[in-house]
Formats: sequence, C-alpha cells, structure tokens
Amino acid sequence: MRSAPTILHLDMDAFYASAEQASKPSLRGKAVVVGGLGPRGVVATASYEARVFGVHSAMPMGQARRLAPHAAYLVPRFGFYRAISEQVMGLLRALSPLVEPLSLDEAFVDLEAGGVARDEESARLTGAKLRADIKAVTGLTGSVGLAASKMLAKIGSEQAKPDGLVVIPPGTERDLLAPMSVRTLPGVGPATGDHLRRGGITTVGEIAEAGEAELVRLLGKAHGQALYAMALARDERPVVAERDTKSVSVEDTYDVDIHDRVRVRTEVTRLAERCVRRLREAGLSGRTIVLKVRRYDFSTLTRSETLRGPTDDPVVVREAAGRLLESVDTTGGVRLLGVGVSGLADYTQEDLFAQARLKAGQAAAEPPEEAGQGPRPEEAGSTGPPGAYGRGAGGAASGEQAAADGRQWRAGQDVTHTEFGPGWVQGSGLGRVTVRFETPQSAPGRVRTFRAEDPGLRPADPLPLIAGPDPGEDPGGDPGAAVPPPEANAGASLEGRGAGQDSSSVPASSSLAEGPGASASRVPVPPPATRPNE
DNA sequence: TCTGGGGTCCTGAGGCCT
DNA sequence: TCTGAGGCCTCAGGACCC
Repeated sequence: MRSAPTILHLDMDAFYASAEQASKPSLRGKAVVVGGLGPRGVVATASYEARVFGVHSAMPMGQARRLAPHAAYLVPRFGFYRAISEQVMGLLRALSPLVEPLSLDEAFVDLEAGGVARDEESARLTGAKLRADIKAVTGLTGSVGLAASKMLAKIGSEQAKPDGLVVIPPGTERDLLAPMSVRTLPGVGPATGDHLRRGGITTVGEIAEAGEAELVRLLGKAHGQALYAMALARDERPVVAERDTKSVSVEDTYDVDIHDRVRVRTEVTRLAERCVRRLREAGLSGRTIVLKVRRYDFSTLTRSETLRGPTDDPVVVREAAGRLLESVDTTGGVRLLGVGVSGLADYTQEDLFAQARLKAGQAAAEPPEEAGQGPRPEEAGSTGPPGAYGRGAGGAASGEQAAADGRQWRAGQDVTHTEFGPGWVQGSGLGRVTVRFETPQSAPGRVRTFRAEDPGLRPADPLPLIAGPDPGEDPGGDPGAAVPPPEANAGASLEGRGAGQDSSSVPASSSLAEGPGASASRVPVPPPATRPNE
C-alpha cells in the first residue's frame, strides 16, 4: 500500500442526466430520467432531482414513472455522452499516463506515475484543479476520491458525491471502513450481501473480525480471500491503462416475447451478424461462440461452442449460433436473445471453407444489412427488436408509428427547424412531434408541435455544452473537443439498431408536454442559468 | 407494465490426456 | 491392460459492475 493518497477516482455526477440538463436549459433543476422508454426499459441514470422521488439506476421504467410522473423521460444519446467523456478522459491523461477508464463517466488515475502528486497536499490540489477544469471544459461536475488504493479512492468519490472531493489519508482506512456496510466493498452485491448477513456479518469491521478462513468457508476461496483483504484495507491492484477485451457480445430484449421458432432463428442470425460486425470493427476474432436465451419466465441459459481456431467469419458465427439454438427449448417464448464471441485473438485464422462459401453463396442472398442505419420497412408490423430503448407500445403497432417519410423522432433527440432553429424532441406520436427550441446557452425555450413529416424539421447534431472559446483558448488544452463529433446524434446512437422500430418516440413524457416552458420562454433568464423556469 | 446491455470473473461438473 | 490422480480444457451458470 502506498504512503500517500495518489490514486484518484473520478466519478461524474449523474452523468447522462446532467449532460441532458446542460444541453437542455428547460430541464435544469428538474427531475430527468434517462433510459429505455420501451415497455421493458430500465433507468440508466436519474438526475438528483429525480432521485428525491426514489428513482434510481436499473429500476424498471414503469416503476420510475409511477414514482416521478412529472419527470422528463429521455432516451440515452451515447454518442453525445462519449464525446463529453473523451474531453474528460483527455483532462485525466494530461495528469498521468496511467488512466484506467471504467466506463464513460468513471476512471482511475495514478497520480504518482504522472509525477503530479507525491503527498496528500499535492494530491488534493491536483484533484481540485481537475474538478475545476472539468467544469470549465464540459460544464458538468464530477466527484473525486483520493486514497492510497483503488478501492478506497472509489469509496472516497462515493462519499464526495455530488460535486465534491474527499481524501482518505493513509493510516485511517480501517477505522473508516469498519462501520460501513459490507455492500460498500467492490464485489459485494445483493447475493453476497445476503450470504454474509446469514453468516451474521453486516459491516466491513465484522468481515475483518471473522477472519479469512470463515470468509473462505462462506464465499469460496477467491471471493473470500479478496473480500477479507479488502476489509483490512489491503488492495494492491494497480491502475491499468490498457485492458484487453475478453469478449464481444450483442443482445436484444424484445418488447413482446417471441414464440415463433422461425422468428427466433432469424433474430439469432441477425444478432450473430451484428456481433461479427462489432468484432471486426475491433480488429478481433474469437474461438468460442456463445448463445444467450432469456425465456418468458426470466430464466436465462447460455450455450457455447468452441471452434478449432479463432474466426471473424459471419457465416461461421451464424452457423454456430444456429447449432446452439437447436439445443434450446424456446416454446413458451423468449424475451431476450444474445450472441457473443469470447476466447479472443487479435488475428484471424482464416476458415477457408467458410470464406469460400461466403463468397459463393452469401453475396447474392445477403442484403447490405443496416448500411444506412435507416428504417427497415420490411419489418414493420413485427415485434420491434429493441426492447430497452424502443418506443412504448411494442407489438404490431410499433412499425406503424414511423413518420410517413421514414424519419424517427425520439424523446431527447436534437433537431433543427428551418424557421425556428435548433431544439430537441420533447415527445411524439399520432403523427405529431413536439419540439422545444432552445440551446445549451439560451434561456429555456418555447415549445411547438409539428406534423411528424414537417419538411422544415430535421435531425441535428448536439450542440457544444460550453460555448466554444476563441480558437486557441481551451482551458483544458483538449484539442478541438468542445464540439461533439457528428456521430453524436441521438439517432445515431445505439448502433442504429433502434432506427427502424423506434419510430415516433413515446407519446412520451406527458409531463413535459405541458411543461412550464412556454411561459418560461418569455422570461429573460440570464444564461447559462442553472435554475430555469419556475 | 418487473427486471437493459455489455462486460468481467469465479465456481463446479465433466471429459480428456498423461 | 487397467486404474487412479492430477492437470487442463470446455461448458453452464451465477454474481457483480457501470
């Protein structure tokens, strides 16, 4: 263990929801929930205002709507969040070469490796400056934990939330941990927590008292030993900048269970092809093909097959997935299907036979799938594949909600109108789309409703959260990062899979439709207001 | 309206080989 | 030739994380 708190953990506060609030002035200070709006969607992130009502991550969207019916419900715009995340990661890499991203909104940094902190005071100053830089570059807040190990730095950032900084001085760790719930420790989820509770252990201190042998007896060797070490504040895991991908997978939850075996096979084929596309984009190939099936009763089973050598051949993966499906009983219906590849290598051992088959047979039969990520009218009327981020109704109606010209309007999506300028979709349905016209730098904007096929309305790229500084004047020194890349468009997120079936977004967020925006738009609120309308 | 998507790691059973 | 032990691999499932 280090003698100085030079491991930094950064956790952006309610990241997706905060990004949406920064992007949409009328949502600032309001309950915002980002997640799948389909019938089987769950909450990805809730703003702190929404958390007051009990809404939290991973909660079924229906439950969230019951708890916070007046919140704004938006689909995630991963491209947009990724662009912001890259700005933040750029700031972290300016501190140290050892940056370990955990997700779009979280990372560890080894400050010692960067030579920017040697002791508690310099670490604290570095953390404070980082938070200020993040605020200046992105307009968002992040919480920072500083400690001598990854586990404690993460606990520190959790304690610092929201918008704070906590340093855990070396030597104080065990006293700090002792009264905490076992669930504080990484790797202790609901199941392990229950296990420990049945063994009479509810706090970290009680883990330490129980001793390693008892932990191993309760949880098995690896888990028991690891947890015991953590309880003693022993965590020697290094910050690792580069991690090799171990597997690549894709899966879809369906709005309505699929009973038709032919349809199941079709979906597995489609997933296998999507998976291979992802594999190839990453320059990888793999030996083990995995089929995942979640049945109507939520029971999940996996079947896998290991090939003689790694492949990235769509025919090989498709056929293997098809064989695996043969061993699964799907009567009763399936709610989720997934295809994955593991045992990865960064090269391909060519399967010449499959390649030959592909050239000979597939070229003609296979349409250039999803090339334009556009709508797939041939599927209209089928149960839309994207459960999580799909639209509301599901079932046969899904395909019919698309605008006449094939455009899709989804809650939260950026748009621009020839007459009214930039804005975002507040809701749509029944051939109408409601748009709020505002920008990150404007006052809360006015709401207007159009026909879904209004020729003046078109999708747009997200606008930068911070008004671009004069060229050359970038507080974070992050080159050209202020403007998210074009692919950051809402419709382009989610790998295009939703485009066909998401159709008009939810008749959504009824809460928003009648929001106070119209009146607020008349109030000259100084930009960039944090407390908009009302 | 119960429960997403994309990962990682661990465990245990069983087969195969030496 | 048979048997048992041990190591390694594959497969399936569970838990956890963000």
